[in-house]
Amino acid sequence: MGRSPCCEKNGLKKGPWTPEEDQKLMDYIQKHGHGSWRTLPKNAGLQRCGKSCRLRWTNYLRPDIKRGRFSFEEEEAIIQLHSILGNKWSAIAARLPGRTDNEIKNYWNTHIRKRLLRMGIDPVTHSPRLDLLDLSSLLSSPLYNQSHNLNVSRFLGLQPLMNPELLRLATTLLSDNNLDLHLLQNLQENNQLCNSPVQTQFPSFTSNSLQNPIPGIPACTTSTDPYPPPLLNETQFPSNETSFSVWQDNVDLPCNLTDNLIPMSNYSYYSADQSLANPLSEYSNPQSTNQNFIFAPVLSTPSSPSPTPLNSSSTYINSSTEDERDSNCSNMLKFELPYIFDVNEFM
DNA sequence: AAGTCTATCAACCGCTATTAC
DNA sequence: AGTAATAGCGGTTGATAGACT
Repeated sequence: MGRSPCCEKNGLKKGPWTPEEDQKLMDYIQKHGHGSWRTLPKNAGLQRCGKSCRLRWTNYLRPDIKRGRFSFEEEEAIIQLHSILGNKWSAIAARLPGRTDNEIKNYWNTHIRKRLLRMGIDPVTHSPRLDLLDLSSLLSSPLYNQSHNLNVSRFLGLQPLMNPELLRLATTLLSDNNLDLHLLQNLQENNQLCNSPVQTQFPSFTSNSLQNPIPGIPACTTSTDPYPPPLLNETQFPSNETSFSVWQDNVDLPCNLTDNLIPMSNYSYYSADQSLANPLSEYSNPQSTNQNFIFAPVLSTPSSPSPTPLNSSSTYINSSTEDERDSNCSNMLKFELPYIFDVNEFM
């Protein structure tokens, strides 16, 4: 393994390709195929490394590459695929004919990611951002003052919306008797708070609503069962421990997995847990990754009244401004995976 | 008109996965 | 089975064009 020797500094040219170089590369590949990328530059008369040639060919010169602005259908597909695959750009590109992984990656980083952030959506988890919540007002509330043995997630009723890291931070801070509210206020000030669409788009819900968020949808279950058992009700929660061990250790699937699901609309769920939102992510704990479970909530549900097909053009008008795309984007996030996405392909 | 800022995207870097021996 | 070569991937950088002051 290790680095490819072709990347060594051996006088090979770097930087932008000239039309002459492009022509040489295209001519050679059309005649001989690319064969071994390592030997190609020498055979083609190019002062480039094989890696550079491969990149130029796959990202720019390949005849089947579609150039130009991404359509709404493509953008919709990217968002949907990214919610399942994470930053697996090549896997996403494989499902968008004519688009390269590099192009999709660039488009994501320069357009879609920014738009999601503006909407208060975490582009990594595709869930609302905790940093839009007001921590200091939370801490000054009477509920907090009643008990220091606070189960923060229960208190908030917002566990499904939370970033585990921030939950952990909040737990640590709240469990500290010397808690400095100023510290939290500073934390909050650094969190770019804004008027969030989250409140209306993703209303918080109680454990009761989570217990059976959609009639007819079975509750979740552990990794050995297709669905987990019903959630504990309020009185069943351990009184003097937080539920954050689920996030911290994450050795087994949380028993209350429905906490990780956000109903994104009246017919689909969304995972708030990064490891669930991005099941193929290398960061997800393999032990906690039950493939059957992970995709079940993300996929179409029986209660779905009107699936939105990937290629549907009726969903969005052909607007072109960023604001219009923002608006359309919020709809995209309420997606339901169309049947043409066979999730087994991603496994 | 000139300078500065911002957005875009082609290309590179460094790493892992796969293949060949 | 072990090692080296190669292919491929994802993150990042830097050049450049266009917008803005």
